[in-house]
Amino acid sequence: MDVAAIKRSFEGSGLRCTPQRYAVMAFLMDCNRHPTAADIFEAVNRVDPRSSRATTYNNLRDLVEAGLVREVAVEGRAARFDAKGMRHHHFICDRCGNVEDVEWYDVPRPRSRALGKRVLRECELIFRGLCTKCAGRTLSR
Amino acid sequence: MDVAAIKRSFEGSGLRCTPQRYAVMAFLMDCNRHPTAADIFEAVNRVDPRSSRATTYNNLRDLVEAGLVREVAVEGRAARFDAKGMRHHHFICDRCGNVEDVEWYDVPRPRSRALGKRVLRECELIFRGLCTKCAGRTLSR
DNA sequence: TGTTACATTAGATATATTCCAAATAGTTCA
DNA sequence: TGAACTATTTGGAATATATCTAATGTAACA
Repeated sequence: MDVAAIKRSFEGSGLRCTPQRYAVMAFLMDCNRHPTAADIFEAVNRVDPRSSRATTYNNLRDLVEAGLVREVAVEGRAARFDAKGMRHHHFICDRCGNVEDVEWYDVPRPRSRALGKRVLRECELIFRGLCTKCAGRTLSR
Repeated sequence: MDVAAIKRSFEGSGLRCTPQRYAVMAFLMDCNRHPTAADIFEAVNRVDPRSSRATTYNNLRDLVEAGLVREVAVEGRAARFDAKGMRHHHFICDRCGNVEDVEWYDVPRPRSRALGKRVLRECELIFRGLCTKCAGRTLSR
């Protein structure tokens, strides 16, 4: 995990590198799951309590706005976050709500006529179904 | 708006056709926006108050489970719903959170190796950026 | 016609997130 | 350096969204 790289990415976005903000980013970067804000809050404070709930949310908002972190909304559950490292798509489990990465591949864009005057920032592909764990559990009933 | 068609689709899913459930479905079907649960609750009760908040949520859940209605989660805002009529993709505005339909086109599925043992139910393509209204507003500053 | 499963209700409760106003820390530059 | 400015953090209150509960009502059908 590259301390300097995180600092640089913060500076590039006009964000100060505070201990709290750094902790959120560092946790997201070496976390291969897709934690909720509550997970992140807990993880950051596990070693030495030093970030409030509001700050965790503030920093997540800042990082999402800066384009360093992605937020994934899940129906009826808390939002999930991940550091935007390698590009990837998402798989969301119908049953347990877990979010998993799916290998990236290019998605054809819509015809420009279909978008009209809208300004397109990004395309996101979401797969839905049962994750490996839940699929196994369903079969065994 | 076809009363019999709605009744049939309910029966096909083992759902009773109650006045409250029917009202939710009918509203969604002739509504070209993507209302929130609160919008739906209000609309159903506008003429003659006759559905509680809990019932509205219950019915939305049932209809989503039956595959008749789609739920779209939006970051930091209430979920949106739409009747599954013609297939379409979704455009979500970064600024105002509105959800709009985008003309359907086929999306290539991931390689089966990338999915492993997961069971794929559907692929969903989400576009993000600024809607026509918000794009205009941004330029005029 | 009585039993059972399905639905509805109002209000309480749970969960997730944002707001607020005061305190703190970092930056700038005279 | 240090005054002035700006960004950040903080705990707790407030809000928004969604679900649960327990009582009651309604339809289906054996």
